[in-house]
Amino acid sequence: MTEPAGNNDQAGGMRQRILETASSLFYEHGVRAIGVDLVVERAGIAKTSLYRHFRTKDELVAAFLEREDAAFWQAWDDVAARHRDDPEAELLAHMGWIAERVARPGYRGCPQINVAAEFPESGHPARQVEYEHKREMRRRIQALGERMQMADPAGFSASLSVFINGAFVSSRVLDPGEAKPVLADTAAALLSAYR
Amino acid sequence: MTEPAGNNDQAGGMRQRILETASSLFYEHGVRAIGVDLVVERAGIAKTSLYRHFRTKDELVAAFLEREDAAFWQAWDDVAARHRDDPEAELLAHMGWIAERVARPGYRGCPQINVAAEFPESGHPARQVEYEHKREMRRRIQALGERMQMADPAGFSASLSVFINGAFVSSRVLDPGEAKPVLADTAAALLSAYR
DNA sequence: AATAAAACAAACTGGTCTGTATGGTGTCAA
DNA sequence: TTGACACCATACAGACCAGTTTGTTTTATT
Repeated sequence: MTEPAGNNDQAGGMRQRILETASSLFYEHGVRAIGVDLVVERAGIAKTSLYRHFRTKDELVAAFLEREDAAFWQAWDDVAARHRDDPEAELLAHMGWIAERVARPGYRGCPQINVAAEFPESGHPARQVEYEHKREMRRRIQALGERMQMADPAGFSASLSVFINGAFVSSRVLDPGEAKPVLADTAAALLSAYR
Repeated sequence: MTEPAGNNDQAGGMRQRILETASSLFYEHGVRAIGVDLVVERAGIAKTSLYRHFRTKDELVAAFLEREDAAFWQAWDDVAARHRDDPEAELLAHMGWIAERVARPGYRGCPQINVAAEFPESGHPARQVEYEHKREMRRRIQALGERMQMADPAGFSASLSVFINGAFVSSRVLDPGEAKPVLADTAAALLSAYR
């Protein structure tokens, strides 16, 4: 089986290097604040190389969100794997690592929400990624509610996923040690209300 | 008493006209997407006039958030005035108008949160406005919790204001009729949990 | 060794951005 | 009437933007 492109190993590494550099710059400073020239310089590559792997900057932004999406669900799955048989414990564990994450020093909010704020046009390629990411959150929490045999798992999921989105954007107004108890207490309150 | 500036009446109207035009453009398309030239054109004024009333674009952005802040608390106070003697009814009424607002067709999220996403540098003049706005939300909800003689009004306020911020950024992932029951039910759940 | 893909550097296109400078017009007050 | 000031229109400075073009060098496969 001959490879379609000349050098797959290096080519994949190149794409990933560009994406990693762009991702950290985009996340830290915002997408519109970072020009492709800076990405090129910081990645130590030629501009032509960037545009071979990504048709436009908008596609690079969408790839950034896809990367963040994958990393987020990876973290989620890692925690879920430690609570295979107890959906309530799993849910509380999720609140724990999310609280820990939003309280971290360099935390700058949810990349999906930030990009959505920067690009109001719903036709932007990154907006589709953001939409699916948020939908997936609702689906996963609803599945947990179903496994807990709640009467209204959809309502529970809507409420809790809205709250989690709130945690992502409220980190600056929450005092450092506050995130953890607030997330835990609210989850407990919603659990008992929707039980 | 001589007026410090030549023509106060017109000058105030001019500033407000610029600010109104800029506000709707900023809110609809994002701040970084709107150049001062476009604001000038749409306001039907000269660029020199804009820069006489606002030192820089950043100050115009801060004024935009101050305007939105004032309008938001005006709406809040209007509702509060109709429930002077019943803090629980007032709180549920707030959930009502907020739900109605985020479900409106042209709703693009909370301007404070959107600007915060566009300008990560915490030194930006608009970020101070955003910070105070979010703090004020916590203060007001805590005051309601205190009037309800809750044991932990600060915890209640933290939880509910995080949730409200979540509602602001989740409007796109909520189905049209969903916002109202989700906000009402969650508020009820938190009320009974923190009672 | 030959071929092809992919990387490099650097200039360039055509446009946008914030902010300033210039000069002219209308209005109000001393 | 004279001066101060707000306003207008236009042009400009200097930087940055996304994306293309050109031509050379590296790298990998055949």
